[in-house]
Amino acid sequence: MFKIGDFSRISQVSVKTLRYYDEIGLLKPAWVDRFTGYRYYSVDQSHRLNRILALKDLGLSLEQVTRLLDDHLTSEQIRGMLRMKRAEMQQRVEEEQERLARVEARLRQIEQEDRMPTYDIVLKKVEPQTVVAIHDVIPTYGDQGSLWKELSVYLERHGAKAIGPSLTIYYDAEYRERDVDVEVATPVKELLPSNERVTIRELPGAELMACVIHRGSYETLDQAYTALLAWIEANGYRVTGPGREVYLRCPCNDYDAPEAVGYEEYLAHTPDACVTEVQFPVEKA
Amino acid sequence: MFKIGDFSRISQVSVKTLRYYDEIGLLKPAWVDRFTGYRYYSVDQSHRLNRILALKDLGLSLEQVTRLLDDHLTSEQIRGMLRMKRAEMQQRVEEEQERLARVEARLRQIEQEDRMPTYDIVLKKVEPQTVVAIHDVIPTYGDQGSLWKELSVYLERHGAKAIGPSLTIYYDAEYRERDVDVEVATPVKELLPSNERVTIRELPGAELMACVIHRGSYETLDQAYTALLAWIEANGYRVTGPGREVYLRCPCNDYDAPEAVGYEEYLAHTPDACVTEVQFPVEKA
DNA sequence: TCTTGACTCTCCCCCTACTGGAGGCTGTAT
DNA sequence: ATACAGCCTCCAGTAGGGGGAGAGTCAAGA
Repeated sequence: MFKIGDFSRISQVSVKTLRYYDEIGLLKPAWVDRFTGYRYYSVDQSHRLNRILALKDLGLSLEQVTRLLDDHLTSEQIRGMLRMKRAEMQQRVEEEQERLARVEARLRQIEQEDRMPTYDIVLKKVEPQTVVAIHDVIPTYGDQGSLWKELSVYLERHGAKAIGPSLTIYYDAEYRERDVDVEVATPVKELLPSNERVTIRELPGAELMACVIHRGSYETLDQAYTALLAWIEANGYRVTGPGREVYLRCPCNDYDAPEAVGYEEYLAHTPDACVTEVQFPVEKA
Repeated sequence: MFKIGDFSRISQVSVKTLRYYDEIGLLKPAWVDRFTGYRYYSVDQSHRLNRILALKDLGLSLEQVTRLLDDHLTSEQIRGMLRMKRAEMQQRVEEEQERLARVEARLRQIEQEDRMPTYDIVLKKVEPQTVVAIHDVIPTYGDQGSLWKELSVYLERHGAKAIGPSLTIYYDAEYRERDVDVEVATPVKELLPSNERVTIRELPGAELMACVIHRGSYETLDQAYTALLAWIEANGYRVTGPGREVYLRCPCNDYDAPEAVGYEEYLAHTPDACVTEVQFPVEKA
């Protein structure tokens, strides 16, 4: 019989850990003094402890180890557990490697530019949303104004309100100077009637959307596109659908106009009038 | 200005998380209503939030992200952080891959034997310890008795006591039937005088010791050796020194003889008289 | 027998990066 | 006016222990 300290030295497991394993019922001491509470361990228990450490080292949680040791699982069940664990671990290894690749890409980028990059790309999931939209081919990129005008007239006539930031979807596979195929859209709550110009529909979401936020004039929005597409390329993704521009703040829409107290002081030190998010749905290449 | 729920939808970050980031000072709302406590976020903050998500995705902790964003680090410091992170992650990937390999080895083993294996091998670190020892070449493996006798006579003469389980070290590079080169040793607290037979010395520790516990007669100890060496081979390690047998419980030594109450009842259902741990120092091959 | 110093006990808080829930305001739409 | 969604704070919990306080125990030396 060993006192906890001796058993700890023999088994190379900390006293704290042994007490914790006692507490969760994973390894009860062979005998506990009723009066002093002292734990006494037998050498036989180092066998169980070794098994515990070996299983833990395979990446199983202590609860799984407990079940494995105490529930007399069939070897088939054990195989199942280990196979699941293996699948999990393979995935984790892959994820870690991707993350590592991203760190390295970032590091290279910093070493080239000698500063933190201007754009931060993130992947997120985007939910589907109900929008009113006008889909049209317009002469140039800058001619969206009339479409927005049409849309706001429609909204006003139906007494509907935007429930989120408006956005534009670009359907052209590549950049075009002329005859741009665009859809302007504003999220609304309920379904309104369509007409020949304005459609109401559910804008599909995307499991993986690569996003970047651009602050400032639309003149320089191409930099955001460049950075975003470079990131997608560099990190092994592929664009799977039309890109979007989400107008988080724009001088020409009033979604962001608040009645909240303190807004003036906030505006006083806000730097850029326009904040736009560029999005592309992607998948692993 | 967005209320927390709207900002959450825009940025795809949960309300709980936003409140948490506020609490730890990572992302304070642009403005908080003094009377209602409502948080209001500006679109500009989605820029900072994006940066937070991007850095977090690189594997940095929130504290590191905070420092990176707020402490105006030089690009050299940032490079340093990322390089450290990269090294960490490379190591983690390697560890995960090794763990995965161990899971697969275990799985193969189970599928062959159709049951949990008998032996559990663990790696641990062993500290150096002070021992009294007799090093000699004996006719056969079974002739250690006289050495142990000598050692116990010596201990008794000097009034010294074992402070841990005794052990034998085998110096032969390969298994030999005859003329076995062994050292028997017992850990003691203080330094005693050496003589021509008995040496006092510090037994070196090992950073990595592959260990297995054998219960039962010494007749079947070879199975433990077989399992241990097979594991070392299968998991890509290499033996770097002499093996040891640690006698955790042995009918012929009295280290384990306790005066603790309840020992009789414990002995009544203890199965094996002998518990031995076989150890080999190893390193990554 | 007394003392001393090393162990041991329980109990509580701490870590990460959040999640969930209770109970109570607030804001908006009908 | 009322319903209901949204917001607030506070508390508890996660896995696997680590650190420490305060109090009780054990064994050896004087």
